[in-house]
Amino acid sequence: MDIHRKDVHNSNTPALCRACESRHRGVCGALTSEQLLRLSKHSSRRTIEAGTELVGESTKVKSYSNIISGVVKLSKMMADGRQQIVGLQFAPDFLGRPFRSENGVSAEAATEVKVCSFPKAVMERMISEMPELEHKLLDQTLNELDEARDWMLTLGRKTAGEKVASFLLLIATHAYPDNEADSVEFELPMSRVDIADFLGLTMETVSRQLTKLRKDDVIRIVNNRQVDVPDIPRLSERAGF
Amino acid sequence: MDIHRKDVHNSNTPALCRACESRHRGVCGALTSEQLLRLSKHSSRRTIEAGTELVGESTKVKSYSNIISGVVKLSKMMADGRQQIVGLQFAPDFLGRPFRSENGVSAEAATEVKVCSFPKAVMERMISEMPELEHKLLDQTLNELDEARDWMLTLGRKTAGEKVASFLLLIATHAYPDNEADSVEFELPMSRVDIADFLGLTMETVSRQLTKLRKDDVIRIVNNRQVDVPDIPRLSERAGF
DNA sequence: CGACGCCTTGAACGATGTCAACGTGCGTGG
DNA sequence: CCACGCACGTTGACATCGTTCAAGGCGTCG
Repeated sequence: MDIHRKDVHNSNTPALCRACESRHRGVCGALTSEQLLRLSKHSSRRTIEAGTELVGESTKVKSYSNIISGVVKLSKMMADGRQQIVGLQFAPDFLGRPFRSENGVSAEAATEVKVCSFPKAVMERMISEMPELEHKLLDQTLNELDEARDWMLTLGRKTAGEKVASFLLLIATHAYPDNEADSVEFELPMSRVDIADFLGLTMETVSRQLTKLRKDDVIRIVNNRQVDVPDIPRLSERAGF
Repeated sequence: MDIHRKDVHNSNTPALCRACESRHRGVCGALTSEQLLRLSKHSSRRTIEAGTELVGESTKVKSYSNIISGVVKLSKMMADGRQQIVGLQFAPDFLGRPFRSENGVSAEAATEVKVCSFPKAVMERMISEMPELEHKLLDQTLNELDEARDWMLTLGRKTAGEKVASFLLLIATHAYPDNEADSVEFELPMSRVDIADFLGLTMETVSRQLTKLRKDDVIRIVNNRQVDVPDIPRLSERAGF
């Protein structure tokens, strides 16, 4: 937090960044005030409403972004329309596929999302000049790879009930990364259809499994989006742990 | 190839590396002769027979490796024994999870495998000193992430028939990365059980789908391991493309 | 109030899993 | 060299889980 205070009094830190929740998180955390200044010359903050497509599956990428708040879903679609969500991104994740013009996934705002974007070229030049930046990027990418592989186990080997429980657990941990208590309540960042697309199930099966968890008193469903988990370890068991 | 010729006459290039098929591929491709020399002081080449565990799921990593030849399978297991293969690695992939003591996956030789290993500490010091090395690592990690996400679509949304076809296609492309022709023949690097664990199916279902592809003349099964694909585009269709 | 989006519930169906028998190739020991 | 056992794969009959299709509930907005 000392660094943060310093920034406040450091006239070099761009105004845009000084108030930014992610100034010291994600890739920006690797930058000095001077570097930040350079990047911020070209960056812009935007608020994007839920449902907006940020990046198309086969569109050229022209900019990168940092997620300031909200949830972004990454998905892939087959020719006949079958869809699979292949990842969720939260603040302060970096959004975009470096060193490739094509993307391979489409990114869509699941909730309202705030991002800070900069042009591809500027970002790539800075990456090549700053090992620290690339290191951060590698670190995030390795984490995403770990998460993707965890999810492959879920997709390939878990039952519908375990899948739904795993999903709730995932959201709970990401919504409150350092929650120590045994209970949480949170808002689901997406619809039943999206959850189904994330779990490789149908909407109906997701719905049935949620009511099953509710009837077994593992969760409380306040309304369609709001969920209480009184006993996280019990939910963990249901997820196959 | 000029670089390679130079190496042959360059007494600085370690003998171990001079004859190495991966000298100019993978992470080693990022190194100069001098750097290679430094790394090779601590590296050792080993041949590992099929079925040997290289890294345990929760064991501390003490070394990293480059795959020289063969196929390594990465897998995760649930408490009750259900298993999911979450990735296959081929030469010249880098094996090991940098910047983490725990692994999260276990690595096992699917075929006979040749690797070149070096101690964790040496590798990590070199990474921190050489941006080029870290760049290569980021590049490979991004590729693995892309592949993991492709596979999530396969696991979550494809039918058993499409899954098996996708698997054959994956092996075909990795066994012959730059095959231009419409036909291939190759040896499957793993058993039916392993294939099932990769596809999130049972061995029986894999077997049935393979015979179905054979009866439909999409593939020829020479013996349990040897497969001919006379018409790759036709196999692609079966895979959902 | 009606229409619409989103979700839930029910009933029937179908794809994949389970369980068990059988086949095939291969190495080992008689 | 054969007989046997064993590992691996195939095939069949049946069970099960998740999907499909269809109806209905609930909240919101015009």
